[in-house]
Amino acid sequence: MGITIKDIANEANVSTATVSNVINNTGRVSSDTAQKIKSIIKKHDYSPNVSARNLKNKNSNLIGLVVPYLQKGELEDNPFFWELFNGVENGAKDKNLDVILTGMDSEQGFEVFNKQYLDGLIVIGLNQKNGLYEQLKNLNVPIVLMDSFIEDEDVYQLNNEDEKGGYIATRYLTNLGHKNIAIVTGPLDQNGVDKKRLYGYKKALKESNIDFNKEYVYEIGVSLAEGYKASQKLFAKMNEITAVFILSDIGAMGLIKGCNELGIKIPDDLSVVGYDDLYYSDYLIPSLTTVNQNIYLKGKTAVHMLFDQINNKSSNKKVTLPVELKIRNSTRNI
Amino acid sequence: MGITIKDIANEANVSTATVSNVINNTGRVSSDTAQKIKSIIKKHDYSPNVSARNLKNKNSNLIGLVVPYLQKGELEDNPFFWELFNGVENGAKDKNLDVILTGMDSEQGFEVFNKQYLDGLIVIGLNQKNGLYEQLKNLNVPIVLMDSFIEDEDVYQLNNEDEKGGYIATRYLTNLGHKNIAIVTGPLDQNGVDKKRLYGYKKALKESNIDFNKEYVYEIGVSLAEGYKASQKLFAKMNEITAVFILSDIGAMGLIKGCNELGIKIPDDLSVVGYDDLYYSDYLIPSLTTVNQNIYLKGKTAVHMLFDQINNKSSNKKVTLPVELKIRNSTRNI
DNA sequence: CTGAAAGCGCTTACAG
DNA sequence: CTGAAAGCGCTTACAG
Repeated sequence: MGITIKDIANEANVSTATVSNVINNTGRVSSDTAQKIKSIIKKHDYSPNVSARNLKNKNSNLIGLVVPYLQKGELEDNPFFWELFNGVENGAKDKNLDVILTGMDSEQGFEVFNKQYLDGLIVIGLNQKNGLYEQLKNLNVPIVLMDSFIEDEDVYQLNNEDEKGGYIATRYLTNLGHKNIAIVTGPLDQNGVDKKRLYGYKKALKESNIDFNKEYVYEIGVSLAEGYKASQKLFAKMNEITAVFILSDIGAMGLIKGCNELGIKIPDDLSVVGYDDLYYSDYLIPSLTTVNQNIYLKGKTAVHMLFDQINNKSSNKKVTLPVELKIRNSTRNI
Repeated sequence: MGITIKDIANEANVSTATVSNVINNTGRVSSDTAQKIKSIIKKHDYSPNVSARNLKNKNSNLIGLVVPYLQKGELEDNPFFWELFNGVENGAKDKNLDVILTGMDSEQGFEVFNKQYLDGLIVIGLNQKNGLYEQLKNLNVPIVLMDSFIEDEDVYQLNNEDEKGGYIATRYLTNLGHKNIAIVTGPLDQNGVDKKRLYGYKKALKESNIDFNKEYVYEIGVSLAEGYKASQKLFAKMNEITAVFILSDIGAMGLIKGCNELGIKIPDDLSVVGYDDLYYSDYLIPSLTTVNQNIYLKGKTAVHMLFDQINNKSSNKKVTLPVELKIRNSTRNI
């Protein structure tokens, strides 16, 4: 409020064009004039009106991070998103962008559909099924999909080596001598990360000549509460199962808690492997063996991809980030 | 890009003013005309250019949530902020605002100083000392301070009953028979929440005729890693101390982990009380007795206060939210 | 190197 | 009930 480019121009006895040129470092202004203008700008703590600038430049320097809603208006309780957001924030800072976070609702669609002024979107966990992708595409705004598996050559996609993640975790367990390994996943009807990880799981079993047992697949979700629930299901099979691979650390936390209440000792009675490697996974009791995906880096990378797209820089449209097994104390030799 | 209010006006054979009046529901348009215009808008999926609107209206519908940086560019690893942000998001949605998250750096000041286009700010944990508050005030933008203790009648402030929180937690421990109760806090040199909670702690001790022992105050911080470190300090005094009150749940998580490694059994050897009541505190092992502050509600309330301020609605400038003790299994009778 | 002027896409008195 | 016109605060060809 208050001071505008006009005021600065008046005080400096120049035109607004010249002031604008100084602000934008176009190099069209003599250094004397530029100096004078800069000092006046500083003196008044002037900064350009962003709306006016955006209107003219047809951009907003605002990007959206679209995360799934658990319930209407409630973001999922998973530190994963905070770490991701943190990475996105940091990447955005590099590029002078601001980040808006917005929820996604698989029924209502995206609030984001009313936010066409965003310069770009980073969308998590979008799958072909529900047609949301088509709607998104119609928005005609640069998009980076994360943890999504959309078959479209043109769209920018950032993933981790999810199949490998499933593989190395399971392989580690088979190497420890486990044969009856349960897996706890989210919905498998869509082509998401969990499905990929399940492939990896199957592949590792096969390599060890262990028959895939459908009954060991617990498709009950990987939230905190769902992990907890999973422990009760596992309890019924504790005469067979010696290890479980659950596809999120937050789920593993719930699972371990449930096991604790049921008297299932970890790793003595049951080895547990998680997925994500949250910043606190090392602090669980026992510390959690898990598949590390660098979430912070992931967020940052997504922004860089989006930025390149917005600015028509050529860059790789498909990026896959590595995963790595972190061996801790929730697993044991058998 | 592309379609503007002018296009809509042309197609409807009306002026842009009329279209604008329809969009903004001013009620100045006949319902016939309005209907026609609305259908054209819908047909083209038109939505007004936000920059143009903001320029005219002199607002942005964007607010900033300013959280402390742990390190340059790195938000603190505490689910607290995610829960808070979640509440803020939800409150913002009610008011048609978007939220930008930005870090605060006690040395560099705020990035936010370059973001004068924001309609308002919610700032966490600001204290008188470093002069940041004065700079913020000069921004001349509506502000709500959260968990801050600034002596200024005019500023909107949202707090919890921190002294009470410290009191009820400690009181609970003394009622269980504990006399030598350690407290783990963040920096006490500023007038922050930890100081208030410490007052409550002292008050409860006094009521039980327990002398305050300065050596039981561990001012080492309440992050995950700091809580872990605290366990080692406590270890040296395990012949005296029977309970510890640590001023965050994430810190408690670290502390419990450390105790576990040191062979300190909780609650058998040591009762632990946390603070915050994170969504997963019930899932720690043992489940954590803690002081609940409704973080989600807190975020939501902050937005409402900010909104009222932005719109010059009269509302209470000082709001204090209640706290409540959640008794779980990390504490025991002695 | 500098300035006059048009224009970005809206909203809002004002006139009719 | 509707429209012509000004103006929000910038940027950018264009002319000089």
